[in-house]
Amino acid sequence: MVLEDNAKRARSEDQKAERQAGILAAAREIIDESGFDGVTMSGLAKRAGLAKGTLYLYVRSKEELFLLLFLEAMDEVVDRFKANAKLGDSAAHLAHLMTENALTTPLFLPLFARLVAVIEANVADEPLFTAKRRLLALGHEWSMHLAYVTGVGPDQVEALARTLMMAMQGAAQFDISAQRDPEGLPDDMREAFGAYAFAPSFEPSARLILEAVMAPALEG
Amino acid sequence: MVLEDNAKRARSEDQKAERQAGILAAAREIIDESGFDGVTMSGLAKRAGLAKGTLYLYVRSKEELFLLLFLEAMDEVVDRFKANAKLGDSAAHLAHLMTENALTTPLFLPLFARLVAVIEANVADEPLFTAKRRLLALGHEWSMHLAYVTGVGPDQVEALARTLMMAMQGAAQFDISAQRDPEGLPDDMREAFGAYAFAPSFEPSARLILEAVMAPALEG
DNA sequence: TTAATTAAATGACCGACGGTCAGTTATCAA
DNA sequence: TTGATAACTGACCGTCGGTCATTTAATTAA
Repeated sequence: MVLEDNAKRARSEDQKAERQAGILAAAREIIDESGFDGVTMSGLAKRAGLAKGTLYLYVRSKEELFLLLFLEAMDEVVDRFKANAKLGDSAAHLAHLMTENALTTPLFLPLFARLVAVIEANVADEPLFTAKRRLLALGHEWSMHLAYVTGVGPDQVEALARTLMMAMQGAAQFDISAQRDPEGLPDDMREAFGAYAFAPSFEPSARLILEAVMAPALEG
Repeated sequence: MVLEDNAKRARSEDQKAERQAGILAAAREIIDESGFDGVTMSGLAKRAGLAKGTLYLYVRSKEELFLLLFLEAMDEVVDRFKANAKLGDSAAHLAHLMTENALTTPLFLPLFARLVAVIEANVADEPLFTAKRRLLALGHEWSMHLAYVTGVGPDQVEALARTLMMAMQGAAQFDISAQRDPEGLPDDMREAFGAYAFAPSFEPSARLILEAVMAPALEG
C-alpha cells in the first residue's frame, strides 16, 4: 500500500494507481496556479516528476485527464447530496444544498462547464464510454435520492433531474465568465460579468423548478 | 454595393465588409462539412481564396470568427422570437417556439454550447467587450418581449429569462453529445447519447419553468 | 502619363503544443 | 549471475494559430 518516495518504477497495480493519483494531484496544482490553459503535458510531466512519455502510460490524453478529475468531483457531489439532503427538506433548502455542494466541491463547476464542448470532444471512444457509464450511474443515484427526499414519483423524477442538471450546466457556464478578475474591466462590463456567478444564478432557478414539481407531489 | 468578383483588393468599407462576409461564409461551409474542429485558419484562407495573413486583417483570431458567427445566429433567434411569440400564447406554445427557433437557426446551438468554455476563453478583451454588449442588448430585447407576451412583471422577467437561458445552455451542451452518429456506439451507449437531444430536453423544461411563473402572473 | 504614396495582400516562418517510439534500464524470476 | 520483462525516457514529429518583412495593386500628386 505504501509506495516508497524514491521508488523508481511502479510495478504493482497499487503502485500504478498511486502514480496516476500523483499525476492527478500535480494537475490540480497546476490548475489552481495557472488555470486549465496552464496545463500542458510537458509541464505536467515536470511537475509530477516524470518524463512526458511516462505520462502517457497512465493517461491516454490530456482530455482523459480532465475527465478523470471530473469523475472524482462528480462522485463527491453525489455523495454529499446523499449525505445532506433529508426527507422533508423544503424546495428552498434543497436548492441551497445543491448550490453549496456544487460550489464547494473543488473543480466540479469548471470541469462540468468544459465537459462536453472541451473534454468529450477530444477523448477516445473507449475511455469515453467507460466514463459515461460511470456518470450515468452517478446521475441515477442522485435522481433516486432526489425522488426519495422530494416525494416525487419515479415517473417524474427523471424529467426533474434532467431540468436541474440542465440549469446547473448553464449556470456553470455563466460562472466561468463571472470568475474573471474584475480588475481592468470597463465599468459597464463589471456588472455584466459578475452578475452571473453560480450561486445567484442557480439557486433561485433550482428553487423555482423544485417548487413547481414538489407542490403537486405534496398535494397528490 | 456590388463588388466585382475579380476585384483583387478591398479598399472601401463596403468591400471590406464583403470580404469579411465571404470569410464567414467560407467558415460556415467548412463547419457544415467537417465540424468545428475541421476549421483551421490555413484551410479557411484557402477556401475563402485568400492568404492566411490576409485572414487576420478581417478577423483577429479564430475564436473571434466563431463569436461573429454566434452574434449573427443570436440576432436571428431574437428576431424570430419577437416575430412569432404573441400576447396570450400558452406556456406550452412559447416553449415550443423557443425550441424551434433555437433548433432551426443554423449554428445557434453548437455555437451557444461553445460560447463560454471555448470561444470567450480565447478572444482578446476589446472584441469580447464589444460582443458582450451586443449580446446583452439582444438578451434585453428578448426579455422585454417575453415580459410582454407572458404578462410577467418587469421585476420577475429577468429571473425568468435567466432561468430559461440557463436551461437552454445546458440543453445545448447535451445536444452536442446527442448529435453524435450512433454508428459504432455500443447498444447501452446509444440510448445514453441520443436521449439528450435538444428538443426533448429543453421543451418540457421550458414549459415547466414558464408555467411556474405564468400561473401566478395570470392570477394576480 | 508618370511618379510617389498608401495600404491590402502574401506566404515563409516561428514557437508551442499534444502525442509517439526506438532505445535504455530498473526490477524480478530462474 | 543472467536473461526476460516492462516501466521509463526524451528527442523527435506533425499540426496549428499567429506574425511580419516584403510585394504589389490601387489611388493620388506631379
